[in-house]
Amino acid sequence: MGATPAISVGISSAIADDERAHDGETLAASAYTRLRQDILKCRLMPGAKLRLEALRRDYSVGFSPLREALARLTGEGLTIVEGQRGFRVASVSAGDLEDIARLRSEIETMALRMSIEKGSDAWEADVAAALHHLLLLPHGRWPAGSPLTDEWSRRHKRFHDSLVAACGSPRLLAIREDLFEHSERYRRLLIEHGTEGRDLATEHREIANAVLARNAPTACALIAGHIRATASTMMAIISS
Amino acid sequence: MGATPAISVGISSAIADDERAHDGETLAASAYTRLRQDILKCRLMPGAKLRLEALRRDYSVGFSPLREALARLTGEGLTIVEGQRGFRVASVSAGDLEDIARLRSEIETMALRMSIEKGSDAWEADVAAALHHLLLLPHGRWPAGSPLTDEWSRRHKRFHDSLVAACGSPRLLAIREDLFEHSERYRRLLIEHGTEGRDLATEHREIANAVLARNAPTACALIAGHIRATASTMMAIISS
DNA sequence: GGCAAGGAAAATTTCGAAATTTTGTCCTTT
DNA sequence: AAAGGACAAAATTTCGAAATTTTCCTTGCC
Repeated sequence: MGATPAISVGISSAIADDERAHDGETLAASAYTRLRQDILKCRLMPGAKLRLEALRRDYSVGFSPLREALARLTGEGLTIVEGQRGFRVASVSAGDLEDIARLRSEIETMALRMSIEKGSDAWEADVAAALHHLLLLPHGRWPAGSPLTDEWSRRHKRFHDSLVAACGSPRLLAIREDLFEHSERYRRLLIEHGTEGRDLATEHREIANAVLARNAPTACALIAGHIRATASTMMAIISS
Repeated sequence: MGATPAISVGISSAIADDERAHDGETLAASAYTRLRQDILKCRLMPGAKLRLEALRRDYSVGFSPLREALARLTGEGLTIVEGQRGFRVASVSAGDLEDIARLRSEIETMALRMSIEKGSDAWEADVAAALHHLLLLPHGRWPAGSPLTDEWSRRHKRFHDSLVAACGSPRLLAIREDLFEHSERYRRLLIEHGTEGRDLATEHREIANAVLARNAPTACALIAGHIRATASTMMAIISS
């Protein structure tokens, strides 16, 4: 993926102290949240060396809370600590993307199977509601920065989260969320992922139908295909 | 599991600075490693409030590197940060143990299936070697602190690691390792887990045989049972 | 030209005091 | 008795200078 780019900081990292939650949140925690977002949204580029002096200025925080925030992100795999040489944003690779995609497919189907097995009526109602909510906003090719992009992503995520919400395994959901976010980092890195040739509404509708019919094998096959199609698009971009 | 116990620090946390690696390792990283071990070995008890002044003394490190180490452990789920109130060791619960055990079973069989599918001759040789090595040291009820306990555990882990080594998914192996360590924390918390009524050597031999025969369904069933039996023992202890 | 050594500048890490927050105790009010 | 307020002590978090390490540049040697 070419040379390590210089650190690039977006405007969200310059948010004033005023926006810090007033419920005991520390400067370190606040910086952590902001840094995390900037990494996940690729405003801090993969592989980039994190210059502490620059970050201290940009995030309006001292060295100690800054290091603390970065250390916490190291524990999450989003930064890499290089002893005596500071921190670096975790890098990306085609191999990792492939690993994530395959693993997401497995984890998602595992969680889905468990959910179908354990889900109550209320869970079904929630899935139906999330599908309905999603379909009310047809996927479109919106201009970069459009609020509709974020809104669609929110509804999309809500839909997928609802499918597995009844799996009964908090740890599995945490693993799933982690993989999702790392996958999103790739998607954002590769700009807008194309959905040409895909009928997303139909894909989502068919997934929901299989789930609500409690047909685990079909639902799992459909969700795995859904994930694979997205990853294929990204892999194609990386290869070119 | 009763009231939150007071912080208890074992001798390993008082290791002198001399033992810090001389390859650029920071004080923060050194403290992280030691703290991590102490949490995983339950020398720092689950749920315990981590008193920074005491830790600073016990681990011979200042507040900044100490907080940094603790933050990193927060990112790994081993500590919980409580805004303006410091850190706490992550707690344990019967529900979490159950979640981990079930998830470990699923993850292990997934990794095993992939390994069986992808494993080379060299991988098979490694599995055979690990089994042989393990069986050369029959499991016994050794006195606490006996080096044989650690040696057996090392060989045991080596055996299980070898089974899944060819799965080809670094992220899956990381998730698996994480779950294993969290599970080990429970095991250590519950003192020596009993293996009465179990013929561990036979269990290990049968698992290896199925794996080397490339019989994924059988191998997965056996490994899942192996994990379930261990978890059942722990669940029984928690219930009593 | 390539490599090694030395020194200055830049960057990173740590320290410990100051600033801030939380906790605990005592007293008053309802 | 329970709740609230005030205040001191204890604990936590942060700051920024000092200490330490790394990086970069220059010089000299082969």
